[in-house]
Amino acid sequence: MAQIALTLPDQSIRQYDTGITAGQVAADISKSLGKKAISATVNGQHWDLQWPIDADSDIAIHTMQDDEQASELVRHDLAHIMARAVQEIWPGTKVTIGPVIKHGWYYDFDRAESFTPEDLGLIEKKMKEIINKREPVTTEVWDRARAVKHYEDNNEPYKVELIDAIPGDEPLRMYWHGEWQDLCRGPHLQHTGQVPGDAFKLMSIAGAYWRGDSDRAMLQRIYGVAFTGKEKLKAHLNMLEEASKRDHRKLGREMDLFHMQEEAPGQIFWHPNGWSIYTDLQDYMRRKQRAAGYVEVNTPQVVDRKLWEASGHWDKYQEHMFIVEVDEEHAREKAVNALKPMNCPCHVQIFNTGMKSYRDLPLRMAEFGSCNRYEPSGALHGIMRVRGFTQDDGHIFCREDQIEAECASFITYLSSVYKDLGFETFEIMFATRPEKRVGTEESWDHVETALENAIKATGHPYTLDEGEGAFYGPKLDFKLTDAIGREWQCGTFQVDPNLPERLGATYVGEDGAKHRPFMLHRACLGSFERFIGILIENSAGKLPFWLAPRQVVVASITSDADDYVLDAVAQLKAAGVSAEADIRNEKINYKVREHSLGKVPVILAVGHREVEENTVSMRRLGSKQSSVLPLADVVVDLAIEATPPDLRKD
RNA sequence: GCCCCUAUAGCUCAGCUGGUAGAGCAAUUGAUUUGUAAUCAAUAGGUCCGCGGUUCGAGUCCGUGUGGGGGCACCA
Repeated sequence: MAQIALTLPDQSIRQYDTGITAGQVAADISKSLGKKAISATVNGQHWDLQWPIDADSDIAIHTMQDDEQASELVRHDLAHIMARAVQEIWPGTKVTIGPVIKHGWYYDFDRAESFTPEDLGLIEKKMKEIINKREPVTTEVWDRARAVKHYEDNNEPYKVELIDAIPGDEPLRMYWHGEWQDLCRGPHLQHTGQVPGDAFKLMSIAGAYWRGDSDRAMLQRIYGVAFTGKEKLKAHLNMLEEASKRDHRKLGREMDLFHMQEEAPGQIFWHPNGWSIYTDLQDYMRRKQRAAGYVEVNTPQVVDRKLWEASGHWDKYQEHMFIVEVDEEHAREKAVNALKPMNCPCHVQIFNTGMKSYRDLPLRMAEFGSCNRYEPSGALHGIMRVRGFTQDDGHIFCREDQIEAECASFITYLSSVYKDLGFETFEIMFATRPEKRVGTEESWDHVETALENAIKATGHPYTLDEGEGAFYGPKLDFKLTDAIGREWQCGTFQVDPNLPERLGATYVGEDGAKHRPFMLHRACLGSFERFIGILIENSAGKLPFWLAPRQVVVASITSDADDYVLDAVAQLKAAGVSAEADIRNEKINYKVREHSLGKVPVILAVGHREVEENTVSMRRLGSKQSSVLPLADVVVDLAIEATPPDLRKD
């Protein structure tokens, strides 16, 4: 069990198990000391505590218990301190809300003038002054009328709005940081001096809508990060720097994978290196889904609006579709088409051809479906969020009693793909019936149970996301975690009885009557574009060997080795390895540097010795050492490494 | 789409308060035959994102459009 170490004024240290209450600590210390103040050390961080510790207050215990809770309190107090600083520097600025978030906090302000990056420094300085004042944080419970009047008098309309939204019976707590006061649930520290003044940083200014409502005016949000100690802040800033180093946009340029340009915003020009990754990944997925019992199809890019009207997408997503109008001379009216924003309705068209029998189900239909969506300009982000992309899309047409088995086998399939691509862990979010929904309760019960049983059968842990399903059915979302701890939602599995209904899909059952199939929407990567972005960032460009576009460079040390180099490259190529020769008249240092920066996983250097001994000097990306090995062995080993994981014999 | 920031050579950036552009790397050419992250030298390279405006004069100031970045909203 973790220990809390309290340093008493006489410098003696007293240990307690975590989980002890403030009251017990108070009783214990008062017995032996009866002093007015103590301080606590939590994970090496020093804390002052006021005495006596209020037995009903969880604050003191929080500060002592663990770093996570301590961080939360620090962040929460900093939100208040920042708001106070801003109002002191720019009186008349209206405050709104300032919650704690991962690694820090933000606070939204309403002010006519824009904050500038220089202002952040001013605010930080003022915050440190407030911290140094060590003013007490106190709380009062106000009644509604008093609070509303107070905020009306002080011209703080957002606070009045907040109070209006709080249920009538909830007490309104006011927290005071010295002279400055804010409506808040708490808890807080005892005085501002408990905030470590050297472990926070204001990060950025951004626009944000009041309560996330895009119909309301925009506020100015200031983000900050904070920790319980200086070193933790430093570690966090280092992590951010590491993340920016592996930004796929930067690596995409350095590795010559792709580019984007003004004439096609949100669309990708894939260069040979990038397209090599793309096609390798696609080949892999094609083999995997074939093995999982899918048939592959392909459907049109330009489809008449009638189909989108029938599917319901025209109504809802027209604004986000690329519309193609064609003026045909002899036609009565213009033909209005849309570039396919999704594949589902097209797959139903294929299902609808001919007569389907219950024997045909489950019918698993897959397409590497190229889609175009006119995404809002502000949503675009590198190759992660684009306007033209290709899904590893698939739809399973089946009966209700087949859903469970299909779901279970999809989870197995997805685990295997993620594992092959270097992601060992992923999380399942199970989204259940929302408030606004169609279909009978009985049917929802059945389908939700089917999904839940399927997850349980795979033994994979999951998180319930209650009420977050689609209006027509529940869904699973799959989130994977990358090398620096970021989460990405990629896979999805959705149960849909609605679209088959709208588009009139039927099959003939054992009873000879027509029945409505269920449609299961599923994707594993999500889109190739986004997934490749994630792969690049996850690996910091050091892709798994089999996916690396340039796997091996054979570099000569002197020109005497040129023939040997060319021969080695030919042997590697014949063995299925992507190899290039570098026989330029340059120093080996130069070549090593250049290919290392280009993230080539293996460099084989060849000089006199290697030519004579029929070896190569092999150097792996990121390694400082090289090892001399027989060429023939290296060719065999690299050929195995170049084989996609699903094709390996081992 | 909204708020803020931003756009100078292939890349990273400099160009103070307005006086028609500069560095490093990359590229090209030449020399160098080199032992595991930068050999030396020379050369070439720019409608300073587009369009308007202010001014004797705009890379620089103003407006506007477009692209990009950080967020918000969106993500079938």
